[in-house]
Amino acid sequence: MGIEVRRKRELVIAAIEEIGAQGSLDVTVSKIARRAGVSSALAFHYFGDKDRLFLSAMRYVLTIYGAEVRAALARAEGHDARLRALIHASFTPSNFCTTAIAAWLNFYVLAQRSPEAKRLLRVYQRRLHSNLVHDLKPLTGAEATAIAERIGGLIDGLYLRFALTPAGLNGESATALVLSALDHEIGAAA
Amino acid sequence: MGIEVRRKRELVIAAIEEIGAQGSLDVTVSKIARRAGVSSALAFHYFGDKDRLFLSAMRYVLTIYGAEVRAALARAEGHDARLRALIHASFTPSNFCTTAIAAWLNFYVLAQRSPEAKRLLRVYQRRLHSNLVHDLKPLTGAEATAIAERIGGLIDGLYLRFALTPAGLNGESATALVLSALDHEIGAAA
DNA sequence: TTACTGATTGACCAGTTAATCAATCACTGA
DNA sequence: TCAGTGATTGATTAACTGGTCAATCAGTAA
Repeated sequence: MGIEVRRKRELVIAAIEEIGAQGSLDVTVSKIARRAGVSSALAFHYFGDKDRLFLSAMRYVLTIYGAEVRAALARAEGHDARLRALIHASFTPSNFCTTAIAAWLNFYVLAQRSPEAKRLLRVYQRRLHSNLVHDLKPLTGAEATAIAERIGGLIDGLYLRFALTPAGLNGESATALVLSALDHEIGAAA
Repeated sequence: MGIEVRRKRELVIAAIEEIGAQGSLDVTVSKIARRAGVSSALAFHYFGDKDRLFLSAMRYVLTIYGAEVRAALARAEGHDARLRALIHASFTPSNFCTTAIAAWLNFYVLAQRSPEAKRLLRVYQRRLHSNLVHDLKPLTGAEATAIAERIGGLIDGLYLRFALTPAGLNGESATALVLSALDHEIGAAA
């Protein structure tokens, strides 16, 4: 009987949508539950309290992103192709859309008061960094770490900018932008 | 009698500090007022409602930043020096500190529901962009716009990362990081 | 049938908070 | 002195919200 996991997933998705729609963590459990088609009491029954619902929503988003990245990397052959695949996967529609990004932004706010949220975001950052370094090192040697820092920072910055201007910035242009930066960095290191 | 402007400034600063301390916009007017040493009613007397107090706080932060940038640019001679000064000014302690950055992050959240907040942040982004392009163009020609996009994005990204890990990233290292990226971009365009 | 378990909810509560308002207080100009 | 004005506040309210709980419902194993 997978009713529990189904309800949980529905609530988590509703939470993400509600945060995205409202653009804020200042959403009520009742609104989330109503969006999921259940009562607020059920949300408490499954998650205990509001914060744990939020954290589950974060894990969900990060899991989606992680799966996307892993799949893209598995498909790519060679360091250069893997780097491009990694960057491309970071701006896939399922992640790089208004709802997900508005939620993403608010997870950074959540991380200001929730150590677990902070930990989760750090895991994301570290994984991105190590992925970049792994394929950068054979191409650029000692510079790899510094370059990864800059490329990773740029990716995060584009996420932030998308939160402000969804129009005028789509997945393709963002990908192209980061790829240019990568080319210049690799060129300079060669 | 500049009591009004003084009280307003005190309240605005208290708001920034409170947002920074709490790491969220979910702060009460009473707490802000108490931090400023007045009653909450006075905050409503001067600002009308909570959002207008927030917007004034935003304008204050952006004004400080703008003044810092203008002063740095006035001191610099030559395009290269001006670019370095601009980047350096972006990571000055008065802007690049936990309180200011936590507030900054939350202004992005505010922008999700307040058109005026969105407008203010866009003004900041456009000004940064045009400042970069202005001194990039003589050095890199047609590439200037694209490079400015990447450098601007990187700066924003470092702000976001600082919001997550204040330790392990200070003004100097952030400045150095962006300057390296700038060097590589200019080198590639030459 | 019967007993049991998990899913689900409506009603409720206690606490919080934005905003209001009538009432002082301090000062100034006439 | 006196009237007028803006600064300031304590008290209050109306609305909202996280969380609890007792009760019901649906399914299932014995």
